[in-house]
Amino acid sequence: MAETATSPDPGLVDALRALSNPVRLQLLMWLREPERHFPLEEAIADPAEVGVCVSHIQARAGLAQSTVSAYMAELQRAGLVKATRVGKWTHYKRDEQRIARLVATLGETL
Amino acid sequence: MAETATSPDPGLVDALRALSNPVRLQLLMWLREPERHFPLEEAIADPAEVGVCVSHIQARAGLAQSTVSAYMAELQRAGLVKATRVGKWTHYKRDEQRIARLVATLGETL
DNA sequence: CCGATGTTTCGGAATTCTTCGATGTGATCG
DNA sequence: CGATCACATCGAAGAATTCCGAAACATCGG
Repeated sequence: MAETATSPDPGLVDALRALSNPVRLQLLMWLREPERHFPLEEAIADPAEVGVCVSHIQARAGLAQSTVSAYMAELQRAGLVKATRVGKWTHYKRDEQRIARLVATLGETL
Repeated sequence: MAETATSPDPGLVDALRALSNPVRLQLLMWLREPERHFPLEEAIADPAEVGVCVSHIQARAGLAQSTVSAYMAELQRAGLVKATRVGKWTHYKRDEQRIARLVATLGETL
């Protein structure tokens, strides 16, 4: 059922809105290969495992810490990244499943 | 060359920004099956051929005519639709190639 | 040429976004 | 505990978006 699409899925719109900002899009793209875009030497934990901490993302982005923090929270609300706290560091990692599902949904409904 | 992505493709951001609005996203989705979402009887030309005119889109959307016109122009600038004027009616049709390429790009770079 | 119709463009009001600095919170170390 | 570090949240200023009605533009019919 529900074959007559009435209005766009809110989750889809949220994701698109999160991605519509060049900085946030860039952050998500950097996280595709963390070891490529962030200093591996300074990593407190395996990037592939837990992700990259806010400080490193902030240093790369060149924006205020509060801005980067808010952006990562927004990407998380949109379901594009997952957060893990390791000590005092919050690490953000891509949610590849959700991202893949988003692209698939776009291919089908868009 | 150019294998190290520095900043997101502006065209990609433009498309995502155009799609980040629920109304514009809806308009593009309606245009997937024009004959399904717009009155075929009143069509001045084959929807599959030239698309749907602004009046019909406006009636379905329930927004001011100037708003719908501006939204369609925005979708066109983002490369998601193509416009064709038939008499006094401007018809908008999806640019399926560009849309498919956008989804493919998202799958690869996002 | 006139008037009507479809569309675009302009100007503006309300809202949201972007980004910052300041402040708050939680964890660590001495 | 107290200081400090990493991060989150708050409050605010400026910019952009959303949406409208009015006016301008284009096209057709008479």
